[in-house]
Amino acid sequence: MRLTTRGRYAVTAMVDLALHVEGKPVSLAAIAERQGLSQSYLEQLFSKLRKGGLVDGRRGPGGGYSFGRPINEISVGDVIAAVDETVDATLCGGHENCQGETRCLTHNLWQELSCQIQRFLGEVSLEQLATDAKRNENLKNSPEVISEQNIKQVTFLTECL
Amino acid sequence: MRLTTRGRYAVTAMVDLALHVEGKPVSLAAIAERQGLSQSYLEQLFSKLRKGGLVDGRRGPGGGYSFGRPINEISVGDVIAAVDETVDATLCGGHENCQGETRCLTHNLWQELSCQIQRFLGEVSLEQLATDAKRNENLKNSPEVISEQNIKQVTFLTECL
DNA sequence: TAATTGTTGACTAAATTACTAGGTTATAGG
DNA sequence: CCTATAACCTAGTAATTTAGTCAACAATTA
Repeated sequence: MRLTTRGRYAVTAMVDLALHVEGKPVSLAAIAERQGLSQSYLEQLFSKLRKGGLVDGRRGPGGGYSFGRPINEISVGDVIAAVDETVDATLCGGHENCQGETRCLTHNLWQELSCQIQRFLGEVSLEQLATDAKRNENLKNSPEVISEQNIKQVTFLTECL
Repeated sequence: MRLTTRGRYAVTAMVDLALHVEGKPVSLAAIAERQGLSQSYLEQLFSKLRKGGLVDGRRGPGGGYSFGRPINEISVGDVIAAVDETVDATLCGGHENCQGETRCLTHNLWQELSCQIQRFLGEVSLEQLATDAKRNENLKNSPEVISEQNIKQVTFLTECL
């Protein structure tokens, strides 16, 4: 499990996609300009996202990317895993070089921990993030409008400061 | 927030320390040998851990490292934050280059998310990990011995597969 | 005083990140 | 059919980070 700015780029782009797909696919050029990212770099990331089945690409004029499955079934963990592709079978993956039981012990320990993190990231969906983003935008325009169904999202964001 | 093998090194070393401090401090040479890590590299990591107040160094023969505070008050997040020191105020940290509201929007979004992750990592203590490690070791020697007070730890580990 | 251990700094090969450049396909609209 | 538009693919690359090595110095114990 790796967690760097590369993952952030991917998540940011995917949220932007979620905010702008409505029937028609969204081009990388549009995402790149809105988010101030490099288009070519995004192409590389989306290549991996596509291979992971998270998005579908459509060529030609009016083409772009759309989601490969419902956004409530795409987690942040999915996105990060897709662009990082760390198969990560580091050290004694059942092999030879596992001298000393302690070594294997703490190795397992970390494996469990990173598994927990992945589990956590797997519980936050793009839909959640997109909803939060929309809510924030609405707050800017009319701060007093907070619908009941958004209370949960508000809690999700504000409990962390 | 960054999460790489460097953090794993630090956590592994800290768990090893937790398993072997009993009155007397533990030398990096011992940790390095048991865990198969580079001693010089550990020196750099422990330099940061010391500056973060997580460990105390004691020179001379019989010297080594001990904890700066009780291990139930040291979280995995603390350890990773100490060695990674990513102040990470990337992009528009209230500054100029925040054109377009969307940019700032998703940026905030990610900030909240990484905050959540940090929160999660802050809830796993070294004491927990050390207890798990001991339990695993005991299981190897006598698999049938599972005390009641370890049931919780067992759940922590096994719910993730 | 000698051995031991932490502490610090400078340096480095290898890998990774975050790009750029330039090409090739596929496709919708005219 | 032509052309513009996009995805798609490959290669390269400067800057940064990782994961170390090496050497010197400082404190402390026997």
